[in-house]
Amino acid sequence: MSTQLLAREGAEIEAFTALLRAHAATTREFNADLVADHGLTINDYEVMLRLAHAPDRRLRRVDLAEEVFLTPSGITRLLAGLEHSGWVERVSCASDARVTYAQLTEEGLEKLRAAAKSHVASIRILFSERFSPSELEALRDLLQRLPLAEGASCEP
Amino acid sequence: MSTQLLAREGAEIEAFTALLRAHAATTREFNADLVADHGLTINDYEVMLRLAHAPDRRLRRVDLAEEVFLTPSGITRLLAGLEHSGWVERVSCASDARVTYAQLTEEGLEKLRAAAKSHVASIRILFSERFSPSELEALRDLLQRLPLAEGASCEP
DNA sequence: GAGAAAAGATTGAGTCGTCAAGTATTGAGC
DNA sequence: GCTCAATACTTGACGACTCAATCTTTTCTC
Repeated sequence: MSTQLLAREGAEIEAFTALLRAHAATTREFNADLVADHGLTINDYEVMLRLAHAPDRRLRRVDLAEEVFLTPSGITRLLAGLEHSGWVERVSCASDARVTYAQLTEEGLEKLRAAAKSHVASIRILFSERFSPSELEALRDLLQRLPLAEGASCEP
Repeated sequence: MSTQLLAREGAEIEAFTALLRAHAATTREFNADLVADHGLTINDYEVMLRLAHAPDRRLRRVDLAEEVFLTPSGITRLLAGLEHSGWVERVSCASDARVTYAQLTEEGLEKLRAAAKSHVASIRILFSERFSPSELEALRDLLQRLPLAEGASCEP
């Protein structure tokens, strides 16, 4: 009891610490692979994936930012790279001159497909080595509760 | 079936995506608070916490790096900041001139205590709002399986 | 015990993302 | 229909971290 200078215990803190470490470990690994094999960061990949699943393969930049938990300026800079490579195009909006869509190009979709192949396989291996199907589900469900309600804080 | 251009499904991928989002959301929040209230990043905090719990409140820089999942150069730079602020001191090792310890100063310990107060409270609130004690334990146990065996890959 | 490999740590260059401030456009109130 | 706040986005300055290269010291091998 006296050796403990500072409270580290507490299930909440332990869970959060585990989250930090799990993220650092997995992200570092996957990101390195993705960069080495395809020249994409994890965030590049996640952004392109969101676009691929969106109607017309395009999304407003703000919405994209929210989905991948980046700031608006972060999205601007990330997209600048993808636009430069030709994976994503800027499309202006007819009804609102303020918004610019980010649209995945055909080349971008091909790129994403190629990257997904190895990336998805790596994830599958790492996770299925460590968890049973039901544990996987439990982990996902628990983690999905964490993000703080997006854009919906109080509406009476 | 035809609307799905790319496989997103798969419990492994969903779990990993949830991990990314959970980390981004919580980290952003806690880090902002910590920086605003105490001028420390989450990593600063985690490093000081590890030191506080280590024998003599000191650790080799390599070991520290491993614990918080930073590269050696990352640790050098992070510690440079803490040394500059006086929270951490460099201590050279008598038996091996290559190693330098990072040692938490008395001021550093005080600083850490002050920061812990609000930081720990924030974490507790966020997590206990969302999880029961048994869920918290489950989450921690699942997450702790993820970091890829540290330094122990193959020893016959 | 001399030379080669390994281990601890730092540095330079570059990337990625943040915050704060700024521009432009839209829409609501009077 | 004019002002004023809110929204969408960009930019400049900066911070945190990475990789690759380097330096020093230790340890292994013969």
